[in-house]
Amino acid sequence: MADKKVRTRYAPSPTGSMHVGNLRTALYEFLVAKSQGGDFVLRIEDTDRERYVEGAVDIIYKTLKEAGITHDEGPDIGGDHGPYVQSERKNMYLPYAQQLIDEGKAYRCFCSKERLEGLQQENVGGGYDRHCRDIPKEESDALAASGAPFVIRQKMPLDGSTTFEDAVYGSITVENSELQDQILIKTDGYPTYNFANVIDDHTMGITHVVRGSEYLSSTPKYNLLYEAFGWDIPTYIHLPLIMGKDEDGGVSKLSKRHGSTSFEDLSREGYLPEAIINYIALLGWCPKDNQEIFKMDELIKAFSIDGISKSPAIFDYDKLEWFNAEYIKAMTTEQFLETARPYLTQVLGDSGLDLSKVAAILQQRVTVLTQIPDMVAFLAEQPEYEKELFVNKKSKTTLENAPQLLRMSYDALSALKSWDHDSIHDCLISLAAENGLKNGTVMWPTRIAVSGKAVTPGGAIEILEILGKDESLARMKKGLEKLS
RNA sequence: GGCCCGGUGGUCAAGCGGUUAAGACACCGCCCUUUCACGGCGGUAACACGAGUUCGAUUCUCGUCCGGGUCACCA
Repeated sequence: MADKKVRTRYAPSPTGSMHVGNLRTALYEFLVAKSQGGDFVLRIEDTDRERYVEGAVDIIYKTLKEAGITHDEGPDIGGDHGPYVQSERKNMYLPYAQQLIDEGKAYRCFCSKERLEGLQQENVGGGYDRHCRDIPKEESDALAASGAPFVIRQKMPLDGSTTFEDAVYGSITVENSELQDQILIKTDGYPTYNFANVIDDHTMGITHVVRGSEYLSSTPKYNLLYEAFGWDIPTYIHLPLIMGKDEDGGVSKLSKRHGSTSFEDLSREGYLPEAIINYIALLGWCPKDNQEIFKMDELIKAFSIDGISKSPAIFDYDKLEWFNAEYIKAMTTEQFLETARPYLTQVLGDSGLDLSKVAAILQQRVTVLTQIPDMVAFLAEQPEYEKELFVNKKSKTTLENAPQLLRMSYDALSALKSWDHDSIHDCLISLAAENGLKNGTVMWPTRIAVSGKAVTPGGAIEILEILGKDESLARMKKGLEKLS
């Protein structure tokens, strides 16, 4: 028997920015398909007109593109199973619901919202009482014809149980008595998410349904729908949830209050798309060989469903930051310069400094792009500093010896004819050697004087070079005054 | 509360009856070094608990506890 081609789908609702949980689902959908040579479909689920956010669809396209998750079919590129936007498929659903009514597997429910709300108050958690389930066909038809508003509900079996197989969680059984007569078509004629999902997945030939484990308990309802139609049930792949740490130490589904949780936020905060993808790929999935750094094509090669874990994972910003730093360090110097340029120009825009030299000393120590302005601002304008900065035990510098050390260095440097890395280096190193001093003893006061900071990217030599001779000497002179 | 799922160091996690219980992040120490960082080396730290099955349980079963999810005309 030839296996059917694997088809997965990512079906987001256009309700705003893309949460990392959704991104991760999209990633896994993509990987499940691509690792098996299948197709990945994008479908927009916009049946909730109230929550629709203008521009949200574009954010989805943009995010997917930046993340390197490319779809084979979708609203923007078409395909053989369109349309790919649910609102454009609106009239596809009713006939299916009608079919179920005709077969006695579904019914119209004329109950008012008020009645349902009252019901909810009365029996806590009891749900709908199936009040309209047995309205005679003639009566139901007449009522509908008279224009009375109604929803269409599915008749759930009153007894027995439903079992389904999940590729990661295994076999799961739920008593049918737990299941409500779910609404298929809303009063406004739109299908509910659950119903549209099943119809769409089937008509689009989706073979593997990948989604968060919050859907685990509603999966029997899906199955019953597939069964009612006599359709093949897709392979279910439920993913462990991504959690966030609460203020009180507890954990819950990752959400806004845990910090930046959308791809946009993270990106704006200086995290690289590759790093974000790499990190979330490993949040809930582990490769056979424990590799950590993955390019997308390596991910596709290494991915397998049996590596997906069952337990929820807490989103760890520290680890993300580590991945980010790794990706930054792996860039070519040119790539890094371009990536860092917007942040560099924020504070060094009209300084006339050589940005490529600044970038060179930054690359090995930046972990998040947004740190850059603060790290290099001192190059444009020297900050105020306390003379105590000149004291450093390890370098053997004190307030007493700092003035003469700095003086020495100042004199030597001002006599320098060429101002480049090597000549500055040779000048300072030999100065230390001639005076029988540690390199650090000479370097420390110099670096402090030209930077005004205890911690700087790059050492004295790099900073001197970037600043240029005039500015360097001027700053050293000010340091001398401060010390006297 | 009912139902469903989960429970290996602070975090992500290997493990799938017999291991000195990997690795990574974080943390700590040492080295390198002109500071911090990078890099190198090393370290602290875990099988929730109780029964059972077994010659032997982190691995299998049950119970307890803990955590999470879900119970919409939202998706």
